[in-house]
Amino acid sequence: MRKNLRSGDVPTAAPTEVPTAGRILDAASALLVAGGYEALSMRKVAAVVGLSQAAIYRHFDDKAALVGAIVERGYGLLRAVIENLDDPEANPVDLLAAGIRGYVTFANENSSLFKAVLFQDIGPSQERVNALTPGVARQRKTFELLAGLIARGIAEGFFAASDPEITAQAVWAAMFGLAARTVLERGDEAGAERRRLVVDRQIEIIINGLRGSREDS
Amino acid sequence: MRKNLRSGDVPTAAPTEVPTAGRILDAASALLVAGGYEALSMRKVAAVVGLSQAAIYRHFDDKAALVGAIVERGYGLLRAVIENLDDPEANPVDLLAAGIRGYVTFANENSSLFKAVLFQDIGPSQERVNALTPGVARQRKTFELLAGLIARGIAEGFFAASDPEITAQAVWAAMFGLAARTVLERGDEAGAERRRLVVDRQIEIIINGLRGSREDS
DNA sequence: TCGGTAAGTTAACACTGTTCACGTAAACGG
DNA sequence: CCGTTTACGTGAACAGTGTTAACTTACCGA
Repeated sequence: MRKNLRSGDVPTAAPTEVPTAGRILDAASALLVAGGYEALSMRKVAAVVGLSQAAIYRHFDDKAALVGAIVERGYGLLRAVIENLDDPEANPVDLLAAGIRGYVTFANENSSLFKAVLFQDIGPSQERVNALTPGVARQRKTFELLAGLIARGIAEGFFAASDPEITAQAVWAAMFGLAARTVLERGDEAGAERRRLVVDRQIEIIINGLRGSREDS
Repeated sequence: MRKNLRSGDVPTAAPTEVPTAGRILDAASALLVAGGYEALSMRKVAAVVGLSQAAIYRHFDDKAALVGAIVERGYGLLRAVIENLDDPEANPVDLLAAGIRGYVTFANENSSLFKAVLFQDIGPSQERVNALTPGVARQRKTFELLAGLIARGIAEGFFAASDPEITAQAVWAAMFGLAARTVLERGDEAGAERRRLVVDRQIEIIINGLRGSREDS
């Protein structure tokens, strides 16, 4: 029962000064981006911020909690990228395509962050997974944006009828997999063009798939 | 330049006796399945097998190499599950649906193994990723099964024309994402039924999407 | 003024992956 | 037959890791 300061929510600080928790988060984030999860060590973070190792634990329960906070913040960034999915004027089909493309691009530009999202579910032992995964509150909001878009697409006749929540989850999974593969396989510079083709193709498949069953059974 | 005994290939042993490398692999695999990547420690492996810690390094370069061997073996198991995609009699559409379902089921039944596949690309530092990822030779074979199936589906008029390799990659990514999400989100027992629905829906979307563009543009 | 509490410290515990120097014991070539 | 090489195993150590306990400050409200 240490603290529940998992998200970036600082109790006492002058508004202009950067609070300690924020500085820790910045340093940890930088380390994570630079060298991945294993390069992020509590001691290094402490050294960068100028504190002793144990001080970190006054602000974050765990290494897992620290990574969780970084990821949470990452979802905030993602949301900013995805936010224009809300536009009720634009064509849902175009919006969806742009959204998927934006998601994949974001994952590639913030690849270490994205890997941390994966890692968060993998690194710590099984019990912790359940505690953390729903803890990423902003993910839910981002997801709801997608679900809303799909619901609208169905309502306006662009997509075939279906449960929007279920369909959104299926699309989200496909999108996620696409991002994961492009991030993980990035390395062979030659494959960059082919990866673009794969992204285009998957967007095509998804949109065609949502359009509907043509004379099914 | 220690050794290049990354895959399970033992030089000198009587055929009936279980070779040391194999026993190490078994013990490591069990630890990985039981408690995830972090629970797999070289010392524990050594203790289970009955060797000293350093002895492990006579058989595997690294922890990464050890995990790599486990993953390689996992792809062998997966291949056995997927192998009937080859059947040239069956309907490609049905085969594809069965394949996706089989993949997801496999991932859920061997979730720790599947997580290790993810982890392999995430855990070690960046440089190692490129060295390891293509090292998983069996993955390529499994993928080619899928690509072949899609090519046949196109040739027989079940799917719209497209580059089978690119399309297969897109489908693979979607499938991968689906498996990853169902594995990672597993924990709320209540969601089990909904996850099944999501799997069904994604199969529907993919197959509809492959069927083709209905009067596009 | 007196607590309580947030935030920091040092020191330690119990681990981790990995390497080094060393010892065998078997296998192979001359 | 002898010598050398090679595979396999050992104990000890190095340099880290996450995490905790006990202790010291400093502030803030009653």
